[in-house]
Amino acid sequence: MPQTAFDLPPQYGPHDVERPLYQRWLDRGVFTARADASHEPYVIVMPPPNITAILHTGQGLNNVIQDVLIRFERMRGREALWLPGTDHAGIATQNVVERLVATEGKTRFDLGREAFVERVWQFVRETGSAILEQLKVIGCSCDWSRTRFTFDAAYSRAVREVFVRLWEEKLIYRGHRVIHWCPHCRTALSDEEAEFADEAGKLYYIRYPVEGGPAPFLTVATTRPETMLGDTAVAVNPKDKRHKGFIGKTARLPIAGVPIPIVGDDAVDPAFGTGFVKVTPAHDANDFEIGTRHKLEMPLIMREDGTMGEQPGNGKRETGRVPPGLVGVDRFQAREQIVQMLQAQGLLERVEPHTHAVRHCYRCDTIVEPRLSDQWFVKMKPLAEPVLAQYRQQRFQIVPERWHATFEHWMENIRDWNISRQLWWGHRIPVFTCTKCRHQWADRKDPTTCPKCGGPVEQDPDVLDTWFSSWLWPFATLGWPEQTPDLARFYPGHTLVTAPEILFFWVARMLMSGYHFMERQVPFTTVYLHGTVRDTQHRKMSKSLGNGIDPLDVVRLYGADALRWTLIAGSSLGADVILDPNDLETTFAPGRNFANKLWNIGRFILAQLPERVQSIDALDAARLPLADRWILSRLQATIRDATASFEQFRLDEGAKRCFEFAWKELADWYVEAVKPRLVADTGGEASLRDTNTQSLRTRWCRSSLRSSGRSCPAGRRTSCSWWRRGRRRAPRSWTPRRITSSRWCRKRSRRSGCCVPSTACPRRRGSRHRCNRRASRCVARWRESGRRSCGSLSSPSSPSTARTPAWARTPCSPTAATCSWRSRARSTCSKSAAASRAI
RNA sequence: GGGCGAAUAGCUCAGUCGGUUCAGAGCGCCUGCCUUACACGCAGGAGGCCGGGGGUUCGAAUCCCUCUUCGCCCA
Repeated sequence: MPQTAFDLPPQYGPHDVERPLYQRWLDRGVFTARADASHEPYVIVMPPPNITAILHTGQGLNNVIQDVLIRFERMRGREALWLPGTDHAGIATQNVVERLVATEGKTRFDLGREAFVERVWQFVRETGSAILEQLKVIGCSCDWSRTRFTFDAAYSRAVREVFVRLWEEKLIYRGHRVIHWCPHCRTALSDEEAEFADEAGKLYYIRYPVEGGPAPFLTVATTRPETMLGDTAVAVNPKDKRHKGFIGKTARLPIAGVPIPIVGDDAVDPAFGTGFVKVTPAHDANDFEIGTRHKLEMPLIMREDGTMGEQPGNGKRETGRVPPGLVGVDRFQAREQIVQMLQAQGLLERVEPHTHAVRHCYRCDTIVEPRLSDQWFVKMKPLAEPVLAQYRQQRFQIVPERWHATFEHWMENIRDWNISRQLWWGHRIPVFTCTKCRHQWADRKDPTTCPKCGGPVEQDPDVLDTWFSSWLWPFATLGWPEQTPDLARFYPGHTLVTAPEILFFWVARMLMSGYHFMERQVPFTTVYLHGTVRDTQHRKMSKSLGNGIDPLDVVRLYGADALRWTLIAGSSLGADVILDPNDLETTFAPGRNFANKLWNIGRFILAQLPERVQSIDALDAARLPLADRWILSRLQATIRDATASFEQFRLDEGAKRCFEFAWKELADWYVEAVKPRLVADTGGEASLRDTNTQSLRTRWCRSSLRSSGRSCPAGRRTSCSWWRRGRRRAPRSWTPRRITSSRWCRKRSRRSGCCVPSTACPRRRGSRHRCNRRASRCVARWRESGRRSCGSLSSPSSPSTARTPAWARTPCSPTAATCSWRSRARSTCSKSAAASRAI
């Protein structure tokens, strides 16, 4: 073995490598795509995280997948653009800042709209790029020069342009209907934003007196008795023979004391409850339909904050339906009170336990209240139909394929999109109304006077749904509506990587907007839906459950490559990734070990090579020894297999194939096979120092590390790049050590191998045997031993003693509180140190 | 209520067109190892009714039916 001097520690130290290496990548602009490059482009737009977000494992998975794909294509020579950015996240961000304001004892209404929005901007400026910085820590190779924000001035212009165009195409309209209302956020939500969750509720059977009917009472069943104050009818299916005589009669609404008609309607399910249904048109979407058909009154009996009370408006008077004692009472408290009142009046027939799905706000989890109101809607059918046709013509694909039916079903049954939000943080709806002549129009610029009569104008107070801006992401980020070189070059893109949860929120809508506004070109060819990160009980990782893993903790403990390897190797196509938050060692050590293996392959090669290495092209393959030809063939097979896997989005397979090659074939087999040649050092054809063989090794080492580099980019680069440039120097931050074959060096490196961190591992003192075992086990044995002093396990009775070399058996100084073989300050282990020096 | 998916080693998972390469990987476990890069390592080993039950087939982890359990999406 040559005694070449160069500095590489025996264990890969990600902290010494990752950050400087990433900085070097940035300095050289290797992530920056050029619009004028001749290479074929490959484009991924990053699903923009919320501006307030901090990195969690799910985003880690999402971004690592994108990074693997983008590095793969970049390595293949395509002009790869991975466009990053953030979303202004209307409700989420406003909630965060409202909570901040609340700590000062204020509400947003105390501040006023303008001051509050400025406060949000201030917050965004202070913390807004946190998550992007975290993506850098895990090695994401985004084109940071093109970072976008959905609230940037240029982007906002695109949002406004889209709104106005849709207005002009008459695809935006004002709808008067029951929508989902979050009383906490005090805004309307889209269908997608109101998520179902099963609730163990109750079904209340309530008697309504009937005037002149076939019976003195009818009984309705409801899960929301508080809404009865807004009932304007009782409906029954005309085909329901049990109740036929009731239709046309009048019931008297308890508590409110209002007479209401009993109507026949086919929409009533005779099988549910009693067959009688109370109709509350202003607080239930189905009842609204019934109310429209029967031209019923639609009184609101709840306020925007979820308390009881009428909100007549529009010139209407209060009907007195809400008794004074209930005005201002929270809806759920009112439910209890109303039930008690009914009970007191003998009108509560019975109560049954009833589990049903209740919609919750996707941002604050408050139970959503259906509420009649005026909102802006987008007509979706004309947008969805051509995209569905594109899908059926296979102009784009969804992987894994099993989402096919879900996607088609949603697209076929698409409903109009409520895009107005009663928030302050967001793109203000560019609809203007003349206060004089009531002319209403959408405008690309803020008008000062009415174009028709010159009267004063006022702008709609609401803002747009956040998704109304993010659905333009694939082209608004490239400069649209301007015809920029980026837009010409990088639209349409190729792969969209995201979680299935936002398939409808975002992906489907991007397809629609892309097709509609970008000359009938959908924004990507593949939608890759990956799985969810879960714990070992298969629960989604979440802050509230406390079962999350902080990716930055993983980077700190095991390195970014370990994180990336674990996520990629653990996620087969579209499947969930199961990680154990309670055992990071088991979860992430394999990735760390692989990075270390790559490191040591590089280290081994570097120790052999001269300053100059002959080109692989100059090799005469026919003259190579069998082992060399074998490993070359294996390398080619690996490249072929891994490429095929990556092309099919089977990233785990590709990564594992590279792992197999690097570890099993290259390190375990080939490296071991050439060691005898190294020892023989004959200088002949088969010699490891033969220039041909050196070239060969350079080739396979480079290639194997390059192929592994998609999942472990730092690990492979650190070794790979040096010998490519003929350099052999590690970063200065490393402790200089000579890589030699001396026993001293070997021992020293082995000492550092103990798995037990700074806590005292008994085995690393005396015998290092099996110190690679799990820390918990190691520590458990140490506790069993009941002894703490250094070297205590290496007593003559210890079975490991026989295997322990003399230098290691020597006990440490009894005065030493701890004995860290890993530590450079070995003075506390003076005897062992002396023994080492002697050897 | 409708749809989709999963069940393979102690754990987490691969297994793509039904047959060589099918009983696989990593971790864990057991035995041995201070082996000229790596103890974050090396060499070897144990461990399986491929969820249950039916079918199709010359042949099934793989295809079909059914049951059980779990998960997700939609209403």
